Amino acid sequence: MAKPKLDRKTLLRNSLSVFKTMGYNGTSMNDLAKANGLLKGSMYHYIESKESLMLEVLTALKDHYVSRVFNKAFDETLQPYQRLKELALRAEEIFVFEEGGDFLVNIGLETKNSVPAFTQVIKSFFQEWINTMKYLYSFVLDEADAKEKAEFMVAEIEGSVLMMKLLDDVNYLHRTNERLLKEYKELERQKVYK
Amino acid sequence: MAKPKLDRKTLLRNSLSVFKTMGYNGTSMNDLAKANGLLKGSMYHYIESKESLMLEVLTALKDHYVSRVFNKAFDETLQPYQRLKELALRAEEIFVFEEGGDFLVNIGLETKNSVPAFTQVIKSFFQEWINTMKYLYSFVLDEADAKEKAEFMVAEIEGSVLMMKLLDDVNYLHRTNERLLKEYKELERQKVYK
DNA sequence: TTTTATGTACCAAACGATTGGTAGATTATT
DNA sequence: AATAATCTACCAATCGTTTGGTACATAAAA
Repeated sequence: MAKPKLDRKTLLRNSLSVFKTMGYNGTSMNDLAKANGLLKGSMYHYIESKESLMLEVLTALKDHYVSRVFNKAFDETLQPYQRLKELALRAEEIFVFEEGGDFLVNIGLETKNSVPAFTQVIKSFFQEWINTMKYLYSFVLDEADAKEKAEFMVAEIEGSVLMMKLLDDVNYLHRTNERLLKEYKELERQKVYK
Repeated sequence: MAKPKLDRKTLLRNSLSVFKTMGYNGTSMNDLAKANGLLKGSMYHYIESKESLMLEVLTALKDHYVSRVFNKAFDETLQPYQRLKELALRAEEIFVFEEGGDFLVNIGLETKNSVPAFTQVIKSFFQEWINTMKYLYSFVLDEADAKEKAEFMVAEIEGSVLMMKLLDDVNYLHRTNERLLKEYKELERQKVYK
């Protein structure tokens, strides 16, 4: 058996970086092959199709967020506020430096009417995120308010990331995070005084 | 035939509706021709290239928003709060029913690294929107705060539209608008008591 | 230990289909 | 007859995918 040039993780990471800058339809198999140091045809030793590759990339990314980022919200060694802070910090890293956070949104919008399989994964990512935030807000708000707050918090962060990208203003997300953290602290204070 | 089948406006509207559902790279000249009741070759009687067509669509859309929607903010026959309300209402119509509002975002993200000409138009749309909002907030906030508020308001609305689309939840934007309007009223009240 | 067999990894080339775009003939209107 | 709009036919290039064949590392057989 010949040694493979690539392990699965490298393949996915290389492919992600291409998809990220060119989008789904904008990326050709040739582009992907080049990024992986292969010829176009050889790619099909690793994958079944372009679509299945993208689906795997999306799924891996989603799973990564859920298990490595969102899980911070349930770390009982920390106070709720500290957990939120950790999450915000990680989000900033992801969106600003790794530039990988809005990827799911971009692809979701681009392929909404053409590849339902993508939409499903992306949708579940946001549901997970919202649920995570809802849990954290449940410490300072009642059920219904926590849900609403969580939904808008995610929308707000996504909106900030979006404007950050479109207007090339890196500070957008940071300021949003600061605002959300301050607000949370205020909610905690109100809760205590009740 | 001396008479063209299409006037410019119809051409742009038909093309927009295709670009909207399939994106830029996902739309072929054949798709565009079909939507306009023409064969592919005939399209080139109207346009120079696919890219120039899209650019015209984007520009027309942007100009429409600026002259027909954003200008409400400067309608001196109305109180500032009423102007904001008008804007919010129009925004809801546009984003929910015409489904045309997030188009600029979608295309902006899809082509960010490949077609700079698009990016420029889209960027200027958001700058105009932010400036419009900044003007309205300047009635109840000082210069710096108005600017910040305007930036986040636009991000918030865009985020809501985004989540609305990705999660198929039509209420998102409406609730965001209600929240923003209530907040504005509160800011007005605070201003008066100062 | 050497030989043989097997399966993996990859390349080079080509597949049919589709891409954005062009040229020239045809049609309809003035 | 002149003009403008449209169709038909085609181009070169690229698309995602499949092919036939080769290099090579391992496993089994001698």
